[in-house]
Order: sequence, then structure tokens, then C-alpha cells
Amino acid sequence: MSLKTGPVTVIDKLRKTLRHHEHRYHVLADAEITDQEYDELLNRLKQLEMAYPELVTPDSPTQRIGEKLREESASVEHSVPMLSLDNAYSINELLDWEKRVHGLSGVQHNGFVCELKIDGLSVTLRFERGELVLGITRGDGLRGEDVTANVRTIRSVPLYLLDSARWGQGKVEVRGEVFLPLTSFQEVNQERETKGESVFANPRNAAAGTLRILDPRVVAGRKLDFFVYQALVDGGIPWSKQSEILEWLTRAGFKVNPRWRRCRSMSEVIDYCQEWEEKRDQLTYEIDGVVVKINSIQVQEDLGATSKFPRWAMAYKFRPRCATTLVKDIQVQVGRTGALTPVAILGPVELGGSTISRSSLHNNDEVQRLGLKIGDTVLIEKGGDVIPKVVQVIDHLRPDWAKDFKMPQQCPVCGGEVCRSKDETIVRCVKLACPARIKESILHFASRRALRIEGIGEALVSQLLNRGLVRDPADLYALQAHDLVGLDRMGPKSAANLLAQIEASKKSSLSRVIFGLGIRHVGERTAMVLAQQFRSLESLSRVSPENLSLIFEVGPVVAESIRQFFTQPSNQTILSKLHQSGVNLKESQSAKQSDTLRGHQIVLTGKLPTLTREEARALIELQGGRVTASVSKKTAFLIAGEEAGAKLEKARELGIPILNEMDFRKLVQPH
DNA sequence: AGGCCTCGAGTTCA
DNA sequence: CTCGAGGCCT
Repeated sequence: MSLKTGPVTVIDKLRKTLRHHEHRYHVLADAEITDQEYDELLNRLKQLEMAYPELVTPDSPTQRIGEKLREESASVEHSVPMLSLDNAYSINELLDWEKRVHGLSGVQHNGFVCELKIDGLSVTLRFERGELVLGITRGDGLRGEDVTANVRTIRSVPLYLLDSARWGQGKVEVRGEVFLPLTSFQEVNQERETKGESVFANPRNAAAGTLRILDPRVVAGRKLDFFVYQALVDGGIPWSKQSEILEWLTRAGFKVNPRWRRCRSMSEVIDYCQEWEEKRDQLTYEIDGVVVKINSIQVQEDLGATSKFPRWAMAYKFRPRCATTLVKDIQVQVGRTGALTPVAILGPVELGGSTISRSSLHNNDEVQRLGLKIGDTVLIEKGGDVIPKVVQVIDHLRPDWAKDFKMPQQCPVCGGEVCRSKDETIVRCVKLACPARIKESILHFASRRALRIEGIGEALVSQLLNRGLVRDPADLYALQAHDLVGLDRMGPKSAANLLAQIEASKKSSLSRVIFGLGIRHVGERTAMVLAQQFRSLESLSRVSPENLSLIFEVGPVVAESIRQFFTQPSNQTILSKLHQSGVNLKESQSAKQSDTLRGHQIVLTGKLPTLTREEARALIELQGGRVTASVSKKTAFLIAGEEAGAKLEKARELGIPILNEMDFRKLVQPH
């Protein structure tokens, strides 16, 4: 009587049950039991296996996390070369490919399969007699790195094929993409940051880094995942269509990306590509394109491959969101407040529809954090779709001649003293008369949100300063036509237009003038509060800091900054020049405010059908409401238009009422 | 003193 | 848009 029959069957049953639940949980994302119940089953199996070590098999669910460290990068040959795909960077290139295929194959193929192109690492898994025996990275396509121990830790990778009966004797290979879901990526980076380690620039790098870790126990904590798209049996493909492969893979227990689609024509393919280029952000993992394959395996084989790529597939690449480029130089700019800002001068690269040639590095700390030197190659990205940002230095591309960047000890423009006040990361030029500061303050004064003088830009201000025609913003009002005519791109017509703009700006509201002065810590909002409280520049200039601090939203720092501004003799001169030129320095009797929205904070987002942002804002303020920039608990309601973004999400989250323009109009203009 | 909420400031390209 | 810092509330 064998003592083993008992434990063998129990262990077997337990393993089957566990595999079933692993599949439900990690592949189908549809668990039948709780995590706790699963852990109990797993523990029971562990105990049994400890009692009967001779019954432990490598494909047991307890064996995912090997105890041993992986051997350093053993290289293994692929049984069938792992080619990469040719890329199409536009719909046109995709259509060209289809034309080529059509010409070559001659025969009518039965359509395409489109799959999302997961931004991860290609990996091959080899199964013998249904059991996972090897995992290899793509490597150079012929040989890859053995990462078996690490792929075993991936929960959605079956250690044993479910539908093993059918290919039980053959060598089955599946190919797919190892990736790190976005939430896991954030977790990994958060952890690294708290440990003071360098963070990964993107999920793909993090996945690559993780797969190369030598200790599988660490890898297991990283929550890698795996989507499969290809299967080979004994080096061949015993199916007639790509879509059948995907269906079989699903049945065999693999996680197949469910978004794949069969397309009959190129127009359907293009729809699919465009649809996912728009929806890519809705996914919980990163994709960088769409893979288009000829569905018929027969046609695939007829088409064959070039030396590098198969002819029967194409990767349609989305417009990239990051790019690499050379840092040719780091220059230092001086802003209106005297802030010294390092700027990376880049080798021009195309990114998201524009060519990037420079990018702010914000401050010296940022340069140090990145470990950036002149001559480095860097990864850049567009933050918020518009503004480029240097994300990471690519260390191994650093040339010998790379130069350290040092924040200058003098102002690069006026050569004057700079200082870094305590608690601040920013270094500032302290000289008020620094030409850079003067130029920036004039531009600020004329800017859209301040006195709105159109036609005043960088080029013009530089010329005016060089010729000594202006020394401060108030001098703009002394300009005559004959001063202007003869400057670059300035004829009599442009000069007249500009003078008219300058004249018109004299009627700007007091709050715009206050904002335009560029007092430190006084932005648009504070300027408005001050204008309302003091009604004239005159009384603002006389008020004591103590009284200023009493105002809601003005604290000691802002109060002191205002006092400093008005005690500067050069600023006093500006004020009297403005007054003499006839610039409005008083708050006109504003239209009587109604109380409909008194004390309410309102947020605007998206494009409204008929109102501009400015108009909507004016309307709200007229009713006594305040427009704020971001949604919080205190927000009374959100007015949302077309293309509303993150603010709408946040409002939904917090349960803040959301109105469209019509709702809002009814609210403020009853009847 | 600590934590949230806002505001200010800087920013790219066509 | 995003980050940092000022101001206010607890």
C-alpha cells in the first residue's frame, strides 16, 4: 500500500485549483475567490510540499519565486530568429506598405489583424511537454538573455499550458511583451525615490531594469505583466490565421491583449490606429503604436522577410511623446524678477508636432538632480502636451569632453551681484537696473494680461532699449512716430498701429496697471484685490505694511514686497510718468455687483460655446464670484465646455456640480 | 507646527 | 501646465 497516493492526489488537486485561480485572477481578471482564500490554499500546498519534498515539481505554483540568484546574463540562442518590425510613422507609410504587400503577394489575402503595440520588452517563452522551461529576451534577434527565473515570477505567465493535450509532445514557444503597468511603475519609482535611488524615466525602462535584476524575489515585488501575441510549435505555425493563434493562446491560458481586432480593409486598419492613438491614455499600460499583421499565415509565409523585418507586418508608431537629443550648451537667462534660469540648448528634434531646440532647466538644483553636463544626450518629454522638459540623462552616451555646468557667480547680463536667499532654490540678480530685468519688465507691462499693448515683443523692446528710446515701461507713452519708423520691420503703418495700441492701453483698469508693474508676489489675483480695496494707485502707495497685512490673502511677505516697491525712487519716477501720460490709475466706478455668486469659488475648464474665458470670468466677477484655477473641496461648481480635461475628472471625484454654459447663463440671468 | 489650498512665475512654438 | 512658495486653517 503506497503511502504516497494520499499526498500525491491532494497535492495535484491543490495545484490544479491554484492554477485555475491564478488564471482567473491574473489572466482573465475575474477572480472567483478572495486573495485570502487563495493564500490559504497556497499555504496548504507549501506545507504539504515541505512534508513531502520529493513531490515538489518546478511548475508548482509555490515555485514561482526561485530562492536562488539568477546566474549573470547567460545568453541563449533563439530557435527561430526574433525579428523586429518595420515602422510606419504616418498613415501614408502604412498605405505604402499595403501597396507593396499587394504587389508582392498577388493573391487576395483575407484581411488584417491589428494589435496594440505594448511599450515593453519582447520575450520568448519555451515550453517543453507543456511546461515552462525557458524565457529569453529578444537580444540581437538571434541570441537573447536567459531570464527564466524572472519571467516565472510574472503571475499571468502560466508555468504549465492549460490546453497542453494538443501540443503535449511538441516544443511550444510563445512570444509577447513584458511590461510594467502604470500603477506599478509609479510604485516602483516612489519606492526608489524614498530610498534616494535614481528613478526610471518610463515604464519600459523600469521593466527592462527589472527583468535584469539578479534576485527573482525582488522581481516578484515589481508586478511585471505579460501580453502574448505569437505562438510557434516545433518552429512552425500549425494555424492558418493570426486570429486563430490569438484565440488558441487565450485558451492555452495566456494573457492576450483583448483589444485586438480583425480588419477587412485598410480603412478599418486606419480607423483602429487613429482610435487608439486618441484613446491610449485610457489604458493602464503604455502603448507606442499599433501592430498590423496580414491575417493569413499562408500569405505571411509567401511574403517572407527581408534581412531585418518580416514583410507581412508593420508597426504603426504613434507620434512619440519623448525623444533624445544632444545638450549643446546650457545658457543662463535672467527673468523679470532677476531669477537666473539655466536653459538647455538642444540639437533640434521633432516632438509632438513641433521642433524643440531649447528647454528650461528651472534652477541649479534641477541640473544637479539630473546629473546633467554639457555634451550629454538626454531624454526629453512634453509636459502637459506643450512645454518640453529634460527628463533624464542617458549616461552611456556621455562623451569624454562633457563639461560641468556651474551657476554663474555674477549676473550673466549685467555682471552684477547675484544672491540666493535662504530657503530658496533660485538664484537672483539683485540689480534693479539690470538690462535683462528692464527688458522683461517692459514686456510684462505690455503683455496680454497686463496693459495688453499688442505689437510689443522681444525684438522691438530690444531695439528700443539699445537706442535709448525707453528705460522703463512708462517711457512707452513718450514714443513718437519718428522714433519708431526706421526700426526693423517698422514702417509708418506699423508705427501708427502701435501708437494707437499704446494710446488705448491708457484706459486699462487699475488692477491691470498694478499687475503690470510687476511687483514681486503680486500677480493678477492680488492686483485685483488691491485695486478693489484701494481704488487708486495713490492710496496703495501710501498704505503701511501693517494695514496691508490685514487684507485677506495678503500676508507679511506680500506686504513687505509692496512697501519695497513703492519706496524705490526709480519706481516712484515710473508712477509719476504714468500719471503725467494720462494712464488711468483709479478704479472707475465699476458696474454694480449683484450678489448671486457672492463668496462662491468657480472653476472654468474647456472651450465654452459662445463665451470666451475672459467674458465668462467677467460675468462671474460681476456677480461677486471668484474664478479659481483648480478644483478643490471649496469649489462651488465647475463650468465645463468642449475638451475639458483633468479638472472635470477632479470635479466628478469630489462630487462638485458641473454646469455647461447654458446652465450657467440661466443661473446668472434668471428668467 | 503641519497640512491643505491657492497663487505666482516661468515656459515653447508657430 | 507644473512646481514651489506664501497664506490660512486646525
